[in-house]
Amino acid sequence: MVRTRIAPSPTGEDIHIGNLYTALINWAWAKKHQGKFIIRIEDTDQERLIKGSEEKILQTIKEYGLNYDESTDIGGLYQPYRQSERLPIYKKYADELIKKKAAYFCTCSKERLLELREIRQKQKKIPKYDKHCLSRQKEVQAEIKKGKPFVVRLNIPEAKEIKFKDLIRGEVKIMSDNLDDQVLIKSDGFPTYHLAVVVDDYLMKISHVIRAEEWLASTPKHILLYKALGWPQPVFAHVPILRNPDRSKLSKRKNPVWASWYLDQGYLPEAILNYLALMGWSHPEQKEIFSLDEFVKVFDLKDIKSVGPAFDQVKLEWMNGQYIRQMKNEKLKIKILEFTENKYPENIVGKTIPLVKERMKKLSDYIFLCEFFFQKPEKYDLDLLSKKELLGKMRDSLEKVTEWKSDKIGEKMQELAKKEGVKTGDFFMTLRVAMTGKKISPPLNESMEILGKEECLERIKNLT
RNA sequence: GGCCCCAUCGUCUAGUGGCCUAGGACGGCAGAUUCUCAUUCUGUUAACAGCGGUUCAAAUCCGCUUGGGGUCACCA
Repeated sequence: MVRTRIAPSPTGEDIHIGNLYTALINWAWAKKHQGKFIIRIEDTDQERLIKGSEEKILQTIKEYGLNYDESTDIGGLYQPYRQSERLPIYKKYADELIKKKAAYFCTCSKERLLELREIRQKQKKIPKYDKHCLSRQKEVQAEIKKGKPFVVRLNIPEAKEIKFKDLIRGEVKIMSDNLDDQVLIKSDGFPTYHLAVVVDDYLMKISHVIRAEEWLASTPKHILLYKALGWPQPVFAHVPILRNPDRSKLSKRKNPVWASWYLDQGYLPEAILNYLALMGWSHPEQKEIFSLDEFVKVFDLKDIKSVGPAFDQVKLEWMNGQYIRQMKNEKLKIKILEFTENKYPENIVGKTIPLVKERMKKLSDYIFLCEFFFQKPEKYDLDLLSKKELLGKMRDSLEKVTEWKSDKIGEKMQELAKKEGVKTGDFFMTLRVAMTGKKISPPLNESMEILGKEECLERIKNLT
């Protein structure tokens, strides 16, 4: 049974788009194998906790349509799924590790640790703990009994080669001497990520640990833990980290990173997911646009490349435009209504869709393009004062249009332009700005038809 | 800096020793369509980081160099 998971920390205002990418891969892999996709909340850092973060993360994941099978809000066989509620479990395994001498107590002060690090750095050595407390465990335990704060550290063996297989990167090797005696239980009694992740992945029967490359370096520590506890290892797959255009790790300083931001901008979840799927992976038939179902079918973890791809918003926009154009008008109408929070009347929105569908890249473009349908222009892109005379003639002409249809309006206006000897381009630009306020608009005649004769005449009258 | 990962057009990528005078997509540029803006269509631009090997043959395999990234917390 394939069981995958993502383990977000509720320390941000929402799920990071990079985590959403990892979520997509995890989700797809589970779906592909009729497995389960789990969300576990890793809230072991009590200091950085942000209220409401967990709810927002789950909500966003749902909005993207990545349905999960087990989590804090829906429960599951292996609950609780919030690490802060699993403290006794971690304690139990920490004790076991200590008994097996794979871990030990440490009462070193922060000051000593800091000092140690500085010295090591000056010596150009790896700034790692010197195992000071390991040889004095009796003493340490006595100190603890007296109430001295303590942590539990992983006892990393010396000069041992640690190997593991990564589905995306192949075999990864590292010498244990490069590893620090990682803290497993903090002085506040909470586990660190390293302990919690191993314990939970094992207990929750996670078959594939698919996570970002930033975890690659700490995987050997996790391997050590699996071995010390006598547990079978899951399959590891470290997906690339999404990058800023300057190739650094995708960060909010240089790019919008919250997954809901893209939704708020009017990007469609399917389009974003489709774009994300193309990060480090390509469709076997070189297709660019494909459904989630199709992705699940043809996707394979081992085909993911290990290079960190740059997140390109321009291509995302293009893709979103493609999705909008492929969408049925009725569906697009609903999306726009939702996006604009039902501010605009449904029947008019419905009529405008054929006019703007090919002009939109994001749902938010609708507002820019169509606002004039719902309210009179307040300012004009062009100086219309000098055009009063022409506008007056347009008004008279339009008044004579008996059947208010786009083609009739067009004919009448063409006729007038010719009669007045005004270049059609200039002529219609004047009319366009008079009607919409803007130099850029949907097709004019059709727009005027939707606006209605009365409204059009009124708008033009105000200018003459 | 140590360790680990990586390296094809500006960007996302195809390519798994001969099909590669390196293909596609986005972007850019030029043109066609057009009353604006878009859409659509056509054309065009642009890359195997460098140097050594291995081989009859290398973008593809190996080594070194260079470059990029990640990681070195009682954060995840």
